[in-house]
Amino acid sequence: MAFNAPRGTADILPDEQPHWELIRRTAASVAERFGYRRIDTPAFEDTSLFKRGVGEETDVVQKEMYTFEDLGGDSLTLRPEGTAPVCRAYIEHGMASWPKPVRLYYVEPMFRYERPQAGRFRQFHQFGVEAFGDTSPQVDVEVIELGWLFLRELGLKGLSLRVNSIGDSIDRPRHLQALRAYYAQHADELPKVDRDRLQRSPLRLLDSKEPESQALAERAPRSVDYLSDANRVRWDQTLRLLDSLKSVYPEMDYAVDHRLVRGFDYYTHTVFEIEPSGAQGQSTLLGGGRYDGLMEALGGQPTPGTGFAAGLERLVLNLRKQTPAESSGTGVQVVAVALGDAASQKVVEIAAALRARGVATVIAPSGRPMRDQLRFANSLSAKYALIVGQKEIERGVATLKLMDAEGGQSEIGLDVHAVLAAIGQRAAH
RNA sequence: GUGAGCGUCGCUCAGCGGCCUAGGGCGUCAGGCUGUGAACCUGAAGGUCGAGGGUUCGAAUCCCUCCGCUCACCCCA
Repeated sequence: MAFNAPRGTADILPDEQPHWELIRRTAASVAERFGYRRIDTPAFEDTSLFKRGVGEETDVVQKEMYTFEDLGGDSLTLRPEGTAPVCRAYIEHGMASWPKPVRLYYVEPMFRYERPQAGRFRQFHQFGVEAFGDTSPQVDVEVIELGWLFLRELGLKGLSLRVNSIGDSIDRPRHLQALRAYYAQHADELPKVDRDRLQRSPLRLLDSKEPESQALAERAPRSVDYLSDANRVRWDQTLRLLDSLKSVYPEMDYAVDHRLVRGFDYYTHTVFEIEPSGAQGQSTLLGGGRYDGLMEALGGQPTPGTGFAAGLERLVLNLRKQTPAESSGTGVQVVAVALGDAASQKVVEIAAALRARGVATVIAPSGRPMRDQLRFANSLSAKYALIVGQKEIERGVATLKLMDAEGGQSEIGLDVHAVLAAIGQRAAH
């Protein structure tokens, strides 16, 4: 019997790595440009961290967590999201005493027990940023700007940004109540799926895919109409700050989406999502918002926070759409070809010296005809073949062959320095 | 958890009005060239046709069950 990667997981093979490396490098580069510093947290945490952080009633906690008991009897859970663990680390390491805001980012795998489909996996990767200790809308907008620049530097085109404000812990229940009342009046117009949903989470009716519900959602009570005066001002400031970004990012044509709601309980005030415009299904590339009550819920000092998470698999999917078939070479510069035992010994020495000086060098399988060894060099798309045979050993030279269409070759000295000089490579040390 | 589509060499596909001793392309390996690659030519290896059961003289082809994958819903990155 053969083994397969577990459902919803995937091997990332060498040919796909360039996309991943580009994403990881861009993430770090952009985050650090904004003053964010990297943090890594464990792949699993106390189960109760997520129950309290994400919310007992959310789908993620209810049915999507990889929870297990370890041999000591502790209940642990593979992290389904990154914000709660970072908050835990913030509290645990006394970051409250760091200069505010504390800016952190992470690139790590997440785990959710879901049925896989396009853009959704059981093990997936997120790039996330979190900024703690600053309530100003400026930081919300900074985080949005960071996300936008990140996607732009990846070369993704045709993105749309949607924003909304869902208010604070006082505004939200009022809005929710109004929403319930509204939908109660129109319950008979709802499809059955959504009538069930009305009980569980009325907010979800807003982004329902049922046509009847969408029509109703158009006229449903809007969260922004239930903001307190102060929060209303805050929201207006947020939008004005977003407008000021447009001089740098003319393509950033954001839209206020009153139906934008998010899946975790901890969100407050500003929430946002970025997706390819016109996309359907599991298409959100990056989503986040403010979460001012979370730190307190996890037992820390009241500390405001704001951030986002981006799904790396979905980014790869979109990158592949834009730039298909990226055949990546091996990056090997020199393949050393030896003919005979004496030559083999010399070639091992020269190859070692080349590598020690930073030149990617592979020795062709020994003991095979030169033709095979050159075929091997070609299959690695190496730039040069360094040929050492009996003739070369006797005369104390090596043959360096350029593996291009012409395949021209020249005779050089039988030592590293001659090779380095010939391939124009500056020694690393 | 619900629904739909699909499972044929490593990859990508043909064959699916039953007879196939299951093919092609790519890749791999070997030879053409025992010291010169990629091109080209020749050849080889590689498949219990997802698994099990049924119909039939005969099944990759028809039927059933299961498993897996994919897509969609729920929900989310």
